[in-house]
Amino acid sequence: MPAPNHSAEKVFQIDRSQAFSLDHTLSCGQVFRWERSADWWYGVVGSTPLRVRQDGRKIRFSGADREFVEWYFSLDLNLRDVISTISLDPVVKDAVRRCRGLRIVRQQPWECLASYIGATYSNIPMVRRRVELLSAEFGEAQEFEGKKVYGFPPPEKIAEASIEALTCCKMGYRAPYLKKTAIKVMDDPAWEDRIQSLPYREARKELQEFDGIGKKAADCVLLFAFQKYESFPVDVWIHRIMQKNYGQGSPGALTDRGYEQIGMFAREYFGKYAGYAQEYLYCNRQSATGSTPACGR
DNA sequence: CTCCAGGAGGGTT
DNA sequence: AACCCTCATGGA
Repeated sequence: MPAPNHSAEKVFQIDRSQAFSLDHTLSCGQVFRWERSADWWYGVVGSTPLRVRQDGRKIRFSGADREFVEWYFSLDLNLRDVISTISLDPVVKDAVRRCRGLRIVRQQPWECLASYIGATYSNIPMVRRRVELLSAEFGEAQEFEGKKVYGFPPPEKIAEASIEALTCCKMGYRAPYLKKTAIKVMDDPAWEDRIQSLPYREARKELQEFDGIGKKAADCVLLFAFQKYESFPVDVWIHRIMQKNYGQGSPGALTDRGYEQIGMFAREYFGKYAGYAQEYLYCNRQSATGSTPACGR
């Protein structure tokens, strides 16, 4: 990972052959600490505050160096190739068309792990609130662009926090899960390298050893923090979409077997970039299900 | 009031 | 394995 480097506003051009949409990437629900204000997106990645804006092929940013920004937004990935392998039917094609340029970012593993503990049985605005509260309470305060911002708290800060303090951050019954997971992470600093080196299936099994991390959250962490693109997280929205359009999953509520079955189908059907198909389908969930969820922006 | 949201853990068959 | 049940929180 390139070291973040605070400096003045910078700019670079995205290659003409590469698709990228900052808006779709940051508003699709994969990240919780980005907010759009006028033409700028403000966010904190781990302990690094950033702001980014896109004007066509031009990316303007400050708070880090170019290498970090390109790495974070996965601009090294050939998105056109990915899209061509998953665009197999009108459903995905429509999702890709509506969410053109969406990329899966490279989240910080610990931040991603902790955030998705707070994402279970909840909705995106609530998750964003929880993560913000945790950061304000236990993260390091910094000054950025004239505003006070907070880094995501390192595992030590969460590990030594009281359950009451975590509950005050609206963690609810997840508070003890988060604390236990923070302690486990501190106890096992090699966890990131181990997960990264393991194949998808075993990596997911390892992640599920963390308290508060089940199949779905583990799949999200593998996809958003470890670039294991065969991961296919199934939440209630994806379940609905897969039932309606592909006849997959369990009728009614999502069962354990239904979850596995959808994942198997998706990996076989979409291939090794099944996770990208999932993100496009999720991003397009409102039109795919005929509902109007709170869409992150 | 009820129902739902990027589910997971624990217990009982 | 396959089903229960409960968990905290806010918005619609």
